[in-house]
Amino acid sequence: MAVDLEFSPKTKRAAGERCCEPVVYPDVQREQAVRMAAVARALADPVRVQLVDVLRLHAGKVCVCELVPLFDLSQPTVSHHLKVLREAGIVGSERRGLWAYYFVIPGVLAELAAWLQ
Amino acid sequence: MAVDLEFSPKTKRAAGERCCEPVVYPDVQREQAVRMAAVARALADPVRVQLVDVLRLHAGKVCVCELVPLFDLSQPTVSHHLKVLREAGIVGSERRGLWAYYFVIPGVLAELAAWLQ
DNA sequence: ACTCCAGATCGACCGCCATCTATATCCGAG
DNA sequence: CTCGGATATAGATGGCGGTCGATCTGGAGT
Repeated sequence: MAVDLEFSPKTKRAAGERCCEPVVYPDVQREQAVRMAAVARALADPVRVQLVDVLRLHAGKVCVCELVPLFDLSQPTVSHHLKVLREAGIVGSERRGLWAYYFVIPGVLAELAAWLQ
Repeated sequence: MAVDLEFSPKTKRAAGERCCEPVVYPDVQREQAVRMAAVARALADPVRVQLVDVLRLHAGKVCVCELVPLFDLSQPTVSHHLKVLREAGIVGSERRGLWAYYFVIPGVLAELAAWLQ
């Protein structure tokens, strides 16, 4: 990304004749944008937003068997959404006996939250 | 969503023998989750994150001809990303003569930002 | 050891998304 | 009114994502 650029190639406009202000650049760099986009993608589904919401309210105390009936979805689908959140680093899981408990990992959402402000 | 549920059907566990705390519910309702997920989906691409970032830094002063060379993408692709952001309500556009200027609509990101906190 | 159950994984299906090239639209200049 | 340049749209294509049913895994209780 972030190419050479002078101004639009094939343009006969001379320097100073730009359509707008001097050249602009993003403040966030490519890598940071990639990280934040990954977190945003993980939250790009209403089910996952609600999952994160539930887990934030009951951190470490919710097992999957209680999450599944909250949605009109099959158990494998809910499990899939939890996996997406886990792979994005947003939640973690712990197995206690038969059951699996999920919790929000604090701080992973922070970068995106800070940038959005 | 938010089904009846007693506890897991087919389970012989009696009341009180739940695997965890009493039934939990998300705090954000379905509609709110859908809205926030839509915003998140619009931000689920590094290019769009950087576009929003540039526009926030130079609100109303950036024309498309200046955005395109920031990325290794064709002009139609950048135009497509801007359209996605526009349809999500995150940015607006104004045509001045030959050029189109984009700007961030303040407040649309606010709901998501507030929830993330 | 056998069985049952919670949860994860697999494979398939289908729709959506990012990207490109080609083309259309729109506007200002001459 | 025609020409050229700046954006937008259209159409095609390849890949990713959400969902399901079926199956695998592993811990508990008998």
